[in-house]
Amino acid sequence: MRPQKINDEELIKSIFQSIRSKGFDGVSIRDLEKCSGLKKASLYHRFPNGKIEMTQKVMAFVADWVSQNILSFLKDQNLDIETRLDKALENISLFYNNGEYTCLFKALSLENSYSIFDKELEKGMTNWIGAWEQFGIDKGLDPILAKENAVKVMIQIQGALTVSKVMKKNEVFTQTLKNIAQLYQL
Amino acid sequence: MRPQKINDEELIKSIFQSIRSKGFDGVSIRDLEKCSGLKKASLYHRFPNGKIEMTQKVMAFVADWVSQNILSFLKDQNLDIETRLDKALENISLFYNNGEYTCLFKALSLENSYSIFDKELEKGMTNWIGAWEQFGIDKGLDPILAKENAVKVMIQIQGALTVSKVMKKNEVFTQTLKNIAQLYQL
DNA sequence: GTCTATAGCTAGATAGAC
DNA sequence: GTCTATCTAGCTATAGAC
Repeated sequence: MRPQKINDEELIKSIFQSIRSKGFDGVSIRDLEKCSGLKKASLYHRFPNGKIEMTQKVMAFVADWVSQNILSFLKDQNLDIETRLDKALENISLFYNNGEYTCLFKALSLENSYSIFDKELEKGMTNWIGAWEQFGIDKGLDPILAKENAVKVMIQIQGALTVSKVMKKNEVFTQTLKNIAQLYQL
Repeated sequence: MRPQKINDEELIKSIFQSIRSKGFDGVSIRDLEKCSGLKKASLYHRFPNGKIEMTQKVMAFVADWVSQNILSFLKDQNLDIETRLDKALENISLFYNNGEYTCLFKALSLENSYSIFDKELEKGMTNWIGAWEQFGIDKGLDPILAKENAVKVMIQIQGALTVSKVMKKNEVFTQTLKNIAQLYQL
């Protein structure tokens, strides 16, 4: 047993960055060798089921990170309501690097890979929407409106990522986060 | 010279459906053989520069269709303002099959293919935004607000496509189109 | 213009040395 | 645990017959 060149978390993080930017079909094992610093065979040693397993581990890591750093703030009834929103938006901005990074929902929802990952993607997005819904309710919104708003927020985040990428304007994303804040100011 | 099995427009349309759903990296020549009914060599005869040329021709076709069937209505000052919006939304719904189909902006904006197509994508999205902006101005909005709204509409369409796909709920897309209509009712 | 056949390459994946 | 070397399948692309 030689020493690990890179620990599990750092390995997953580097693979995550490649998958999110190139998508499942677009990323190759060669790409993952480069970004991780490990050779093919080492990657297969760490993830016996190959690219699919790597992607699943990435999804689990991301779900966990998002849950702990974004959704938990939205749902935390021990914090005051303003802080909950501020912290969540702050970490969303961090997570997407102000709109420069793409999202797994986008990178993994094209046809080829979709069928393999659709259950997990749906579950992940349901969690996002649920957290915004809870936040809306705690903000005093009617439950129906809270749910509608939650979906609208999700749509705005996803849309802003695509638009800011295509238009090469990160301001589109930052402005959208401000608009989301305003949505809950009223 | 044998007769064409499939004419240029039908050929492009079938290739379009494969590219939009699988993305540039996800679609293979084998996929395109199946969806078009032509063999590899015939596809290369029609598009000597291969998959890149096919994608470029698809983008040109789509830009043209969108311009004629969506953006032209938004901009047409000879129609009454309600009809302009109704017609545009109707054909958007048709174009995306009520949110079931994806969008080239999404399918082609992942890292690998992006650098090849980014100029065209940006140009295409600029046209969309410009048309909504013009519509907003003719609707009586302040030019600044008209521009802001135009970007918001683009974000909502793109976001709704991702969300409705991941959540497997076309209603998300149809509802979003209604929300866009409302945005201009006020 | 379409086809079969094939070239040449790169992909994902594995075997076995250290 | 990591590596070099290798396998096989699939990919893009081309040559040449009809």
